[in-house]
Amino acid sequence: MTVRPTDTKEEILRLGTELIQVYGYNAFSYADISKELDIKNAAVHYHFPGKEDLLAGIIDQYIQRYKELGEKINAPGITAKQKLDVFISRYTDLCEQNKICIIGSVCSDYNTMPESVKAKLGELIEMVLGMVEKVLQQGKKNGELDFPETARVKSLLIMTNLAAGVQLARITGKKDYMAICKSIIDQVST
Amino acid sequence: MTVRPTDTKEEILRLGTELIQVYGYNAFSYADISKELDIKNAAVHYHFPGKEDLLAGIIDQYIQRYKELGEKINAPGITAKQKLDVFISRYTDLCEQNKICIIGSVCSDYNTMPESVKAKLGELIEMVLGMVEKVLQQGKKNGELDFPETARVKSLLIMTNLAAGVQLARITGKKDYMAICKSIIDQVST
DNA sequence: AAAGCCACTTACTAAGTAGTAAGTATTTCC
DNA sequence: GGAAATACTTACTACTTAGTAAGTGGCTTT
Repeated sequence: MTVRPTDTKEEILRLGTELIQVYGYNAFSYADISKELDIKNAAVHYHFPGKEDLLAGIIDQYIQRYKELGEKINAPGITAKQKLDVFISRYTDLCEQNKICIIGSVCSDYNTMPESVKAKLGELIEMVLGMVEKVLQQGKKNGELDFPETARVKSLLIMTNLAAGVQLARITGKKDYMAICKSIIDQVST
Repeated sequence: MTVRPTDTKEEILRLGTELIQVYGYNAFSYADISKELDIKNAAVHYHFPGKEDLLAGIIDQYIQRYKELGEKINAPGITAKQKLDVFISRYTDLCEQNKICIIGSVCSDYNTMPESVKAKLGELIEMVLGMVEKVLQQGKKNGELDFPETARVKSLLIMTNLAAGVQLARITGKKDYMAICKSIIDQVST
């Protein structure tokens, strides 16, 4: 009804995600967020008492988005190859913005994190791997895709190619990343 | 001749490397190093004036070690497959110690680093990729290995599998990493 | 219209951060 | 034996960090 005012909490989540993808979890502070959003750091603490709570919120949001993506690609008329493209394009988007996958970013700091966050990260990864696995399985079954590995292992191979691919792209440039993407497609093509 | 006293500088480099691999670059401080080595933080600053200098030193040491590895595996009588195993076992060692590859670790914080360090990282990566590429090329030439991609692209695929593989292993366990390693070998086997 | 909640701000603290200037003990060189 | 270099320690500073307690203004509910 009324024009919704800027949702501060949403903005914090959005900016926090970006900061993790661009600079890393332990490289940004609440001050970075409050300055950018022109609020006081106490306002950030109001929504997320500790930095761990913010990280948990960010991961939760990610899980939510992947759930939505999962429903979206379950729509009829989408080929397995197209579904795979959707996943790849998510990483390509990151690459284009000089960002890296949040899982890979947070992984460096994994051992500085509380168990609750570690568990959430595990949940997120299993979900993503599970979705890719399902797509690969379907594609293999209907003859659209082919590969010698099991769908689970192939999903591990593809996801590690993509995750480390965007990391590598920061240093050696996008060309290497693009070559990786092409190979991923080629490897599963019939 | 005389018993060499503990080389403080070497110890700092060793511990710094470990801290990056275990906790990440932006997650450790000079205090962590000085406490562990039972010296004062000023002693760390004496050897490495700034944290960037320490990181540069660590990467330099890594480059040096890979150069040595390069000479070692150029010895006669070593098959391409064995050479590839040497690379893989380096990552398997990391995985066993719950560490991650220094390149992957530093990559999250890449955008917080000075150009000098970025350049060194690029040098390190090109070197490692170049070595793997050479091994693959040789193996393909003498019929020991086979793969559809170019040696360069295959080295990208293998290195991203390994780098992100050890990251993943932190969260989902070593089983996934082992499956990745097995697939890497299978994919290039004739 | 009073009471209460929400989303903040004001104002602060304790601890940790990288970094430095000056001093000291020990060895090395001439 | 004196000078200089090496490898530190002592003692500190300026700054940033996450985090908090108390207050405020506006909106809603009763």
